[in-house]
This record gives sequence, structure tokens and C-alpha cells, in this order.
Amino acid sequence: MVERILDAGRQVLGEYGYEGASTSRIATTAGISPGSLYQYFPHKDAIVSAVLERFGDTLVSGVTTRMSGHFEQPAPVIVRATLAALLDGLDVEPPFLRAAVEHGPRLDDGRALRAFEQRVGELVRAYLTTQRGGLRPDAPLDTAVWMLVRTVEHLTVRYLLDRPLIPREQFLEELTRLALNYLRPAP
Amino acid sequence: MVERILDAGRQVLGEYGYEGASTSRIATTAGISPGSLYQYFPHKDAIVSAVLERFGDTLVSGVTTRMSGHFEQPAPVIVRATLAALLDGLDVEPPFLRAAVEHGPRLDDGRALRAFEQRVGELVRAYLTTQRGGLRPDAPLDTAVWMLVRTVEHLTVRYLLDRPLIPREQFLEELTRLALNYLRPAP
Amino acid sequence: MVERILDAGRQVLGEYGYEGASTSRIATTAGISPGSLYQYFPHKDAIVSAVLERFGDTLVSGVTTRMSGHFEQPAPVIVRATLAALLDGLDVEPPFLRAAVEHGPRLDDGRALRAFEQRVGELVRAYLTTQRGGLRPDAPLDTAVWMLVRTVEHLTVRYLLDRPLIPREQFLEELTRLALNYLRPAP
Amino acid sequence: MVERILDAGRQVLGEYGYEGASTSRIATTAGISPGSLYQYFPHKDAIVSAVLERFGDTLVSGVTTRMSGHFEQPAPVIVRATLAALLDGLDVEPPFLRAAVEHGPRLDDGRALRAFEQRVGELVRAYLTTQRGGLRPDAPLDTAVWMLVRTVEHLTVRYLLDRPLIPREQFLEELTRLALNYLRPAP
DNA sequence: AATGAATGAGGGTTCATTCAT
DNA sequence: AATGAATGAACCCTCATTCAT
Repeated sequence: MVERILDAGRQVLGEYGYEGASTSRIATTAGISPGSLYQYFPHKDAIVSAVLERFGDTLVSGVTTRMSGHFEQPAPVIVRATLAALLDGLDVEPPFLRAAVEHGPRLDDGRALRAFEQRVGELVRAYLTTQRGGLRPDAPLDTAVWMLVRTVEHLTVRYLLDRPLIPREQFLEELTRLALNYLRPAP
Repeated sequence: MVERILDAGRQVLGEYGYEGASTSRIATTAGISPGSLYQYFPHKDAIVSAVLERFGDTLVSGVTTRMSGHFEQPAPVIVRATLAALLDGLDVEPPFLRAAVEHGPRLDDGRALRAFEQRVGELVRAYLTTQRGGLRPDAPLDTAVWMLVRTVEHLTVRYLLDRPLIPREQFLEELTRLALNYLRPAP
Repeated sequence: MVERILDAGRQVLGEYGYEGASTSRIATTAGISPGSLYQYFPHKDAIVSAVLERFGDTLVSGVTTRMSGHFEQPAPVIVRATLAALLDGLDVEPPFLRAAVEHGPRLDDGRALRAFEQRVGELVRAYLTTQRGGLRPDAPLDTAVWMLVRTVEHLTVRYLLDRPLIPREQFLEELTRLALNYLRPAP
Repeated sequence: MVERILDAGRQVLGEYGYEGASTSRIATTAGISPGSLYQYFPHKDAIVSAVLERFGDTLVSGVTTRMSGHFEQPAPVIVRATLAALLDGLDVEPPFLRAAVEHGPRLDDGRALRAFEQRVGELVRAYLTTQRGGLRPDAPLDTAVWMLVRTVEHLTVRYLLDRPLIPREQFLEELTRLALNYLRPAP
């Protein structure tokens, strides 16, 4: 039933965005009564927050899965593939994505977003650690991870929401470059 | 009078954030009646949008001013100084900054935000053009600008809102590196 | 307009009692919209409380007026007349009276009820002071007033709400006796 | 099981008052499920009513017990002792007492309250009958009983709920006097 | 008998917007 | 132009009661 509510919440957010996601709409979509929502969630924003959390989990899992087994490939290939996976995972209904980025930071104190960025950060950090050789030796790892995670996340989201006149392949190409060059040793 | 409304809107957003910025609060702060707001703006979000637009203008002006006359300095210096100016300009009341990034994209179809990014983009593009020599010759300029603008903007905002444990100097250092390395020619 | 709301509140409480006095019913009865209630009262219970307060004021005024100019009459006559006035003043729609006694103590921390009893207490105290001669000399005045006020109030209300098989004249007779005998000197 | 529900109801009313006495809270406290309440009571208020009825029974029993065997004592002594017993019996958690007096009259058509007052009335009537000698010969017995019962009940409750600055001994003294003087023969 | 998830009508309240003055 | 009282749709949430299991 929690599942049904989250599915409904996800669907309503995708169709109507955060403002249009009233509890009654979510309940109707889930085929239940408004009161039932409150058997499983303390208030509306907890539903939205949970939907975002699940979305984040799915996203990280998907990316991780798609990456597994390609770690032997050269850096540009694997990084680009990862970014492509992220781009695909975030390519959802714009109202939903907008709700995620506009309200995620506020809901449940940003729990869902922080968890997502935390997990992506771990992936990045793990990767960087294996690559230590080719990196600037003086790079502050924590800071670098912090920046890379937010950069790729934000650029991907903006690419999907603003639909700039940039071909997808070029976008991935450049984003890969941005990430890889950042930690390249000074010449 | 428009000015008075914008000042009030700015102040209210800074103190109460977007959710707390009711029309009556803005009117009271401006010393006028709620109804009068509608003589100058078609609806509430138009006020917020105009506040954001003015903020963006001020920001760009400030950064531009602070940059003028330093163009002869080496790239890392001038870039870093620009980013520092941006960081200072964005260092406002968190509720206001949050309102700007969470609601700016939606209000008036993102007009204020687009204008801001457009102008920052022009600065970046102008700079890159003068630097053409030291860049990857194959870099797609438009795309690069698009990415750089959004990257520095977002990282700066996140740095201010999330207050990660990264020293300001290091943050500026790394952000500068991220930007400069991106377009470095391949080795 | 406050007047209109109070009238409507009074009427709705009289017809439907406290439970049936929804804000929308009050607004409809007042011929205004639900939202307008909140321009004049912070929440529903403030309306009810104000209605009760006004009722208490009216009641005390009425009793006081009806008493004025009869102070030279013998004690039993004036006391009985006062009680009759109180009985008449409280003889309103039972749902209203019930709302007053069941919810008055809670609303606004019992403000309306306390004010009413306070003022009735002053009347009683004033009367007793003039009668000092015929009273038990050891009677604790404050305590006596406290008891008399609540006794006549409660018995009157109960008489009206429970409609016991006691003729009105007899009720007044006995209530008068109860009050007067209480402070009679010991034989 | 009925017993368990009544115990739970009593406890919940004592802790949370009428408004806080939700069926689920009562069920939880009783260690059963909400649905099971309806196997033994037709609706929530029937539970509250039954709790009040039981409380009234206990109260009357207690007072009666404490009185038995003191009937030979002089009137002021026995009356005062009875009132003291009543005061003690009513000295329970304020939320419970409040619930009893504010909602008792309404629940189950006032059944619990009427039963209580009926039984107290019988005690009073029995006492008065034995005292017939010292009373006003013209006193309408039913009316006198009706008034005395409600007077002592209400004043006692108000004394406990409002906590006026009246010492307990004085309160009992005066209440005793109020009751005894009422039926004293005219001088 | 017992469960407890599901119900759903109804509640109080907010606030952007309007419009008679 | 300026007012600000009035609007009213829409919101989130509660909880006594039901009923399939």
C-alpha cells in the first residue's frame, strides 16, 4: 500500500508537478481515500519526500548496475557511460524533475537529496581512489567529490529541463571532459 | 512606487522566504495596501520575478565593475577574482537565495534567471574569445559557455546554502581550477 | 461586521449548538464568505467566545437595569426579582445555553464566563454590604459571594435545561430562600 | 472486557480529557483494536457515558459507605462529613472531572448524570425525612432535594476545577451552612 | 470474537485576487 | 490612483465508524 501511494505520488508529480499534487489527487490516483494516506505517512510532504527518496535510490541503483563490469575500461569511456546512465535516469517528466530539484532541498530537511548526493559521492570517490595515479597529487579529495557530484547532477538536470540547443552526444562529451580535466595534473 | 514594491519584496523574501512572502506582507512592508500591488504587477509572482531580475542585474553589474581593468592579469587570477566577486554577490540571506534558485526557474518562465545567465554567459564568452590561444581548439564555444555558467552559478549557490566544510579559499581555488582546466588543450 | 458575525454566531449556536456551529454555517448565516470571518477573529472559538461574552454582558446589563430603583424594597422581594430577571435572561434556546455552560469554561481560558461571574459577584457583594446588619457577622464575604453566584447561576441553568416538574414560582421562591437563609444569623 | 474498556476510557479521559479521548487511544490503552470497541458499545460516546456512570456509582457507594453508622450524630456533623466525602470522591484528574460535567449532560441523554443525581437525591431525601422536625414545615420536599443535590454537586466541582482561594475547611463549613440553613424554619 | 486497514465527510483555515468606494 | 474589506476555491488533515478477513 505504501508502494501504491508512492506510485500514485510519483505519477501525480510527473503529471501535475508539486503544486498540483494535492492529497486528494494522490489518493484518487492511488485508488484509495484521502484518509488512508495518513495511515502510512504523517503528512503530505512526507509522501513527496519518500517518492523522491525512492527515485534517488532507483537512479543510483540503475547507474551502478549499468557501470558494473566496465571498470577496466579507460577513464573517458567509463565516465561518459556513467554520465549517460545518469542522463537517462533523470530523463523523466519535467514536472517531476522540477519538483525534485525545487522542493527536494526543503523536504524532510533535504534528506532525499542528501542521500542521493551522498551515494553518488561515494561512487565518485571510489573511482577517484582507483585513479589516484593520474590525478593532481595535491587535490583535496573531499572537496573535489563535492564539486563533481553537484556539477554533473546540476548540469544534467538543467540540460533536461532547459533543453538547450546542444546535441546529446556533445553534451555528454563536454561534461565528461569537464569532469576529467578538473583533476588532471597541471602540465 | 514600483521601486518601493521591489524593495519590500526583496526584504520580505530575505526574511521569510518564498512561502512566507504573502502579498499582504509585501504590501505592509512597502507601506501600501494589497490592492495597490496590482496596479503595478499583474500578480504576485510577477513581483517576485521582478525582484529576482533586479537582483540578477545588480549582481552582474557588481561583478563586471569589480572586474574592469584587471583583464591584463593572468587567467587564474582574473577568473578567481571573478568567482570571488560572484560568491560575495550571492552571499545574501539564505531564504532569499533559496527562493531565487527554487522559484526563479518557474517564475515568468524563468525570465530573470535566463537573463542573468545570458549576461554572465556573455562575459564568459568574451573572456574565452580573448583566450582562444590557450584553449582546446575543438571546443564548442556555446556549449562550453553554457556549461561553465551553470556550473559556477550552481556550485556557488550550493556552497552558500549547504555550507560544506570547505574553506572559502579552497573552494575558490578548486572552482577556478574546474573552470580553467575544462578548456585546457589535451596533453 | 463584527456585529453581523456575532449575530450569526449567536443564531447558529441557538439553532445547532456548539457541534453544529461550523464556520461555514456561521458565514452563510451572516451572509458573508468563510474567509471574512478571519478578518475579524483569529479562529472559530474566538467567535464563539465573543458571542458568549456579549451574551454575558447583555445578561448582566438586563438584570442590573431591571433592579435599579428597587433597592429600598425588602430583601426577599428584591432578591427574588433579581433571580427572576436572571431566569428570564437565561431563558434562551437550549442549544445555546448548553453551548455556553459546556464550552464557556474552556474557550479563551473561560474569559467570558469569568467576566460574567465576576460582575454578578460584584452585584451580590454590593447588596450584601448594604445588608450587613442582618447577616451572620462571621460570614467570610468573599467565599459567600463565590458560592452564591455559582449556586444561583447553576440552578437557574439547570432549571431551564432539565425542565424539572417544579413550577416557576416555586423555583424562584425556593432559590430566594436558599440564598437568603444562607447568611441568616444563627438563632 | 467491558471492564477493560471502561478502565481504559477512564484512564484516557483522566489524562487527555474528552477531546483527546479518541477511540484509537482508548483501544490502544485497553490493549485491543479499535474495531473491538464496537462489539461492546454502539459508539464512542456510549463508552464515555458508561465510564461516567461507573464513576457515579463508585462515588455514591463511597459516600454512602463512609456515612453508614454516623446517622446518630448531630446534623451539622453528618452533613459536613458527607460533603467532605463527596469532595474527596470528586477530587480526580481535572480533565476527567471536566469531561464529566461538560459532556455528561449530553451523553446518552444525560443518563449517567441523572442516575447519579437521582441516587444522591434519595440519600438527601431520606435524611430530610428523618429530620422533618427541624425543618420548615411548608418546604416542598422534591424541590428542596432537587436544589440541594445540584447545589452541592456543582459547588464541589467548581471548587475543584477553579481552585478559588478558599481554604478547604472553610469551603466545607460554608457549604454545610448553605445546605442546612436552607431548610431552617423561619424565625 | 477480534482485527485493523480503509473509509470519506467534514472540519478549520489561508491567501491571491477583486472591486466598490 | 489608492484602498482594504470581501471573496471563495482549495488546501491538508482528523477520526468515528465499518467490514472483509
